[in-house]
Amino acid sequence: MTSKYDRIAADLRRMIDAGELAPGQKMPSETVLLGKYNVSLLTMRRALAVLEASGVIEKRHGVGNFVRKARARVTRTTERYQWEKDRALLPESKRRSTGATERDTGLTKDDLSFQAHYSVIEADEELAGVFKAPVGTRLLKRTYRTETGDDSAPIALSASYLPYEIVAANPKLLDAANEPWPGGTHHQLRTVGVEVDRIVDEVTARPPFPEEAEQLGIDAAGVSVISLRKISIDTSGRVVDVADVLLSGDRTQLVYTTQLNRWPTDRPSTKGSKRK
Amino acid sequence: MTSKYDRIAADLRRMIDAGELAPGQKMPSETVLLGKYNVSLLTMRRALAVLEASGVIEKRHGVGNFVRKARARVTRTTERYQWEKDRALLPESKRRSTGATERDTGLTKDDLSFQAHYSVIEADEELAGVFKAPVGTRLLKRTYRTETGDDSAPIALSASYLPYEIVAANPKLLDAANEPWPGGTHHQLRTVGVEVDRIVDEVTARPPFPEEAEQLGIDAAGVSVISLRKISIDTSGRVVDVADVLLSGDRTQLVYTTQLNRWPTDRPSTKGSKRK
DNA sequence: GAGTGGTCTAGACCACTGT
DNA sequence: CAGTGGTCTAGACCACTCC
Repeated sequence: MTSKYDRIAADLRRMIDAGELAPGQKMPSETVLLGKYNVSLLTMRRALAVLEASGVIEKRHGVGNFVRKARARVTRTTERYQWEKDRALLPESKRRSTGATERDTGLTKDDLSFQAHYSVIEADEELAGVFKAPVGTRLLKRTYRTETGDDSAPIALSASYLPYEIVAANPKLLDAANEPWPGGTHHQLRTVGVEVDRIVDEVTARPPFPEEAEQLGIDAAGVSVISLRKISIDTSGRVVDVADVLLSGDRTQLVYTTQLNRWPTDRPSTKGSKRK
Repeated sequence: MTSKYDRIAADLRRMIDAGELAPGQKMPSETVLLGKYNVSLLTMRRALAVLEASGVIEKRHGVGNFVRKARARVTRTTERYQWEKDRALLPESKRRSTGATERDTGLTKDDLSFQAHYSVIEADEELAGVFKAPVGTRLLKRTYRTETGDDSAPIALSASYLPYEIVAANPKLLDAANEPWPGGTHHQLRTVGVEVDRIVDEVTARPPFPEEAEQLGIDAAGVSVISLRKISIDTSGRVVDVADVLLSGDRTQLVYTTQLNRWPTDRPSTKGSKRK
């Protein structure tokens, strides 16, 4: 036996899927629905809460409940990484022109606002493990917040950790006032003789913490975040950067391309130990 | 001004973070907490609902509320793809031994149960777009459900679409009774002369639909799913397989490694248009 | 059967948004 | 100010789990 609110939620959902309630459209007020389904206010609100939690509707205090529109997704591709690396070799004027975020969003630099904050911390157990360094190793922590100008909803929150001993060789790297640095992290590392060889992305998904939801501008509930840990490894095998990036799940799509090695060509393709 | 239930939720969360309530531990009963905070039952339950939605606690009807333990994550790496491809060249006995899921989980084949279902469908607009084929193109749809023997919670739900015209060349590929096919999809495609050149993964995150939550064995709320679309492209540039994989967010970690091209070595690494 | 969480009601009052 | 959603109470009754 399912509960009343579940049945009501399912019914409303069906109506939405069937297009009887279109995306962006305002739903009947709660008091109206309450009468239609003959339930108490709380039960009605519970049904709506279910829909909100699954991201189907959006509640706006004092205004109404609305069928949620799919939000435009920003695609973040792997090619971005090679592009970022190559950019570090360009002359400053070109490096200065655009960064990786602009490239992914298609927006120009003026459309984006950017905040950076630097501090020096000591590695806790978890970070030390990633860097394969002792606990307490000094790290330069940089936090960023990238947001689009018009939407005001941040695209990503991120924190990057660099081994202090490596970056301290260039004092300019320790000052947040030099952000956004033309040419990005690859160029920054280049000034201290570091070349990134490969990047490992670890991707997980989870519900956001309250503060995260707020910072990412996720007003409505029912949204997940993608937690991306990006680990940069240099040509000598050292971990030179660990970046934790938090992306709004319904606004982001990650794209990874894996190139596979070719099979040896010495035999025809139809073969195998079965049949024939 | 925050609400009572928000403050209570924050307080309980603090206690959990501080370790006053340990993971796996049973929380005080709702009636006890209700007295401690001097609120009505509904308010207390709302506070707990907040924690449940953020995945902090787990409610068990008739038993109690429990602090949630972090679930062990299964890591799914990109190297898997190359490994899967190479496996298609092995003799049948070796192909038969293990599949990719076993490799990722470290479990043996006997620990896993496996269900496959085949059908022929016509491409809708969305799938047709991915295949760059006309709407209505016939596709072989294969749905899979992989679960661990002991846990009974499925690891992944997936659906794979193959162009019917390509796979029909080998009638054995049209019969689900041949699953699990030794050597996997790469070997299946090999029997019809197809070699996969690269794989594009599109990753998004969202709250699960009710049925999905049930099928993935997500009893508690407060979990996200990772939606992964894996597109296989063959050596001639055709899309030969589109697989939609649904992974439980708190049990999965995706790992992607991106190898970067080296910078030209004709110049010393410390340089750039700035300083020195 | 005792103890726990799950559903539901009726009604009061507050807070936000728009005109 | 009217209309909307947000919070909260007190209390009833049901459903599940375990002893």
